[in-house]
Parts: sequence; structure tokens; C-alpha cells
Amino acid sequence: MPASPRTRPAKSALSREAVVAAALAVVDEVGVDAASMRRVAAALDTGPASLYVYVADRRELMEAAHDLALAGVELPTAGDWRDRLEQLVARVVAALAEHGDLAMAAIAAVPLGPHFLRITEEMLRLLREGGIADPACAWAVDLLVQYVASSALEQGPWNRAQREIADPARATVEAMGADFAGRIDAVYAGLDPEAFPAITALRPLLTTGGGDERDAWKLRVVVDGLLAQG
Amino acid sequence: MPASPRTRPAKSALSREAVVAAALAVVDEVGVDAASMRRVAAALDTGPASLYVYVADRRELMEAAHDLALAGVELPTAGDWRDRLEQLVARVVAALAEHGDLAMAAIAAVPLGPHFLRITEEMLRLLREGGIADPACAWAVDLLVQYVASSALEQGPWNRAQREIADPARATVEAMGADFAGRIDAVYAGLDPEAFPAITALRPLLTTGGGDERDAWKLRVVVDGLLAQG
DNA sequence: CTCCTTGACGAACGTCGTTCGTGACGAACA
DNA sequence: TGTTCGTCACGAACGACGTTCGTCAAGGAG
Repeated sequence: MPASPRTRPAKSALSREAVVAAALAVVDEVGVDAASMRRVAAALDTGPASLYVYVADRRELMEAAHDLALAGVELPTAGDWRDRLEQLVARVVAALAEHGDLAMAAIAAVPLGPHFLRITEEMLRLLREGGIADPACAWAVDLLVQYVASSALEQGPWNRAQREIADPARATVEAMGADFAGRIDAVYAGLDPEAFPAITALRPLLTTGGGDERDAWKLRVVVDGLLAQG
Repeated sequence: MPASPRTRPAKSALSREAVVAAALAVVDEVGVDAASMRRVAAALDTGPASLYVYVADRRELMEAAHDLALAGVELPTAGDWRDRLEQLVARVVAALAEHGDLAMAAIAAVPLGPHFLRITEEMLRLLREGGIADPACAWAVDLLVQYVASSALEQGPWNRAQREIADPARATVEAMGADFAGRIDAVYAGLDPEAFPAITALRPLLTTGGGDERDAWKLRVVVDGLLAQG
């Protein structure tokens, strides 16, 4: 009588929480696209069909993982409404960017998970506290959500590449990571300087990250712009 | 001797242009995810393997389709540098949003196709013409590219749903299209008003598009914010 | 004419998301 | 106690996918 996974007691029962956490861990490891149902199930020592007890489909699973990544985002408490808004946005971006390309999981539709909703609520609250009219608040939060998604998607894979460069056990990925900006730079370098004088002139600036300072700058642009509206 | 597709003269030869154009048409029809190599090939009356003569892989094909969508974007000539920058950005967003979720094709990496490069060049040129310092120009164009991608991705599927509602021949998709915002609204409606007072209060504003006016507002926010930097 | 290159593309492979059917287990009921 | 029902677990299988490899046909060069 061979040991069969169908024999119950040897494994703890699955739960939606366990499944979602496993999905997030697999995304960390291999990215959203490669995080197949089979991989997630394997991480749980089961088969892919088991996951469907807890999620309707792969999309739901990945969205849940996305929301889970935001569980640790704490609402800021220090400073005026603008400080708090900027801190909140930066924290959300950072939480997502901690997980490689996780932002891809919620890029095609408005995220509606519990954590994202509480963050949305807080953004709206802060905007209203800042005296911004309600119609503009609605549009502003829309823009901020765009900013969050696109920033997380920019920073996430970059963060990941940096981590992999720093990890000697992953030297095989080193060439790929170091080339993250190298590929873009190579394209820019190959352009005709006559036809592309601006890109040519700014090339070094376009391909060297700028890190936290750049991110803070971009967020400041958006918020200053919001404040500039009548 | 059955007629075989291997018999040459009955079909015009493929070309990269034809393959990319077919891909864009299929994306228009079914969206990026469903635009499989098989579907694109079928649109060309051939098999999927034929496409690999012209593109290395599916990613390259979709990116090329993305760039093709920008072929018709003309650089603005009227107004001061700010007018032209805003017009350019709006045109790029509109060109992408004309094609459903095409923006997904270039969401994970910086687009580097010929049309996108000429647009990037023009953005940089205009920013410099506006007297913005080079380091800030680099960051600004980065932010504008984020804005373009996320806006196209927001507007594209919405545009598509609207077109499908307006098309009586596609009545079967009507319920889905009409529910585009309905689903979000349903989630918001189901929230506890005590826990989510802001979302509850602003719900009508959050789920009714705002259309062109909102898009113009958001772009103005970004550009005003750029101008506000020292 | 022969040889080489290139375009064309079918067959096949490995992988994927998902469904369906079956088994195991526990709770409820008679 | 035995039976029934509901739920979790999950293997087998299906249809679809991206891609590779091998073969054929056509055209050009020598």
C-alpha cells in the first residue's frame, strides 16, 4: 500500500491564507508570469487542482497575493496631511516593489482587495483633509493609483535585480541583473546623434537610476501638481 | 494530390510589417492576452511557426505592435513648449488607448521601438526648451512615460467597452461592458460606511468616468507639478 | 547543373489553466 | 449504529499555448 497524498493526516489542511502566502512567495522567487498554479501548488506539496477550492482562478490568486503584500503598510501618523499622503504613497510603492514584478498582478484592473481599499480610503481622507474639492479628490486618487502601479512596476524588478547582484549564490543571474539598464543604454548608444540629440545628450542621466531621490522627486511633482489646481 | 498550404504561389509572401499589423489587428479584436501566435497566424492564413522568421518571440511581436500603434502620432507644432508637450502626451495616450489593452504589451519594460524613441526624443526636447535642467528632464520623461502607460491602460479597455456597447452586433458583450464600472461600484456599495466614510461619500464620483476632462486634468497636474520644481 | 541560402510551416514537445470525477472525512440525522 | 450529505483534496485529462526542429520549395550564385 504506497503512501498516497490522498491519505489525510500527514499534511496540515490548506487554507486560503496559506495558498495566497505561497503564491506571494513564488512570485518573489520567479515573478508573476512564471508563478504558475503548478508552482504554487508544489510549494504547498499538493496539486494545482487543490488551489481551486480557495480561489476561482489564477487571476484571483495573484490579486490576493498583491493585496497581501500591502498588509504591512501602516497608515502614517506624523506630519500634516500632505506629509502623510506622501508617506502613504511611498510606503505602498515600496511594499509592492519589495516583491519584484508583483504590481503586474493588479495592473489591468482597479485593485479591490481589503488592504488596497483601506489605503484608498486613507488617501481620500487625507485629500479631503487638505481641502481639495470632492470631484478633484476622486480624480486625484485615480492619478495616485496610476502613480503607485507604474512606480511599483518600475522599481520592483530593479530592486530584484539589485538583490540578485548582491547575492553571491546567484552569480549566474549577475550578467542579467547588471544589464538591466545596460540594455536600454545600448539602444540609446546605437542611435544616430543627429536624429536623437536630446537622448544622446542625456543618455547618462536616463540610464542611471537616481534611486530614492528620483522617486521622491516624482512623487513631489504629482503632489505639487495637485496643489496647483484651483 | 490535395492542395497544400505548402504550395507557394497562392499567397503573398509574409513580411515583418504584415505580421506586426496582423498582431495589432488581433489585439484590437481580442486583447493582448488572447492574441496568441496561433490567432495572429490564422489571421495571416498560415501557421504559428511562420511568425518566427520575423520575430524572435511573442514578446517581440507584441512590442512591435505597440510601437506600430504610435506610427500615426504626429509631433505637435502649435503653441508654446508646454502646449506641445501636453498635446504630444495626450496624443500618445490616445493612440495607445485606441487599441484596447495594447498598453499591456509594453508595461513591463521601457519601450524601445522606433516610434516610441522619436516620441521620447521630442518630449526631452520640449522639456529642455522649457528651460528644465537636464537631470530633471530625465526624471520628468520617466514620469511622463509612467503616466502614458498607466493612462493608456486605464482608458484603453474602457474605450473598448464603450465601443462594444455602441455596436448592436455585439449585444452579447453588452452586459459586460455596461458593468465595467458597475463591478467597482458594487464593491464600494458593499463597504461598511462607518469604516469607509470617504469612499462611501465619493462613490458616485469614483465610478463615473469624467472622460476627457478628467484626462486633461490629470495631465495638467503632472505638468504643473513639473513646473513647480525649482 | 549543383549547391547554398532563405522563407515557409507542419509536427511535436513541454507547459499551462482549468474541469471533472472520485475518494476521504466529519457532521447530522434517523 | 448506519446512512446521507457536504466539503476538502487532488489525480487524470482536456484544450490551448509558445516554441523548436526538421523538411520542402524557390531563387540566386557559381
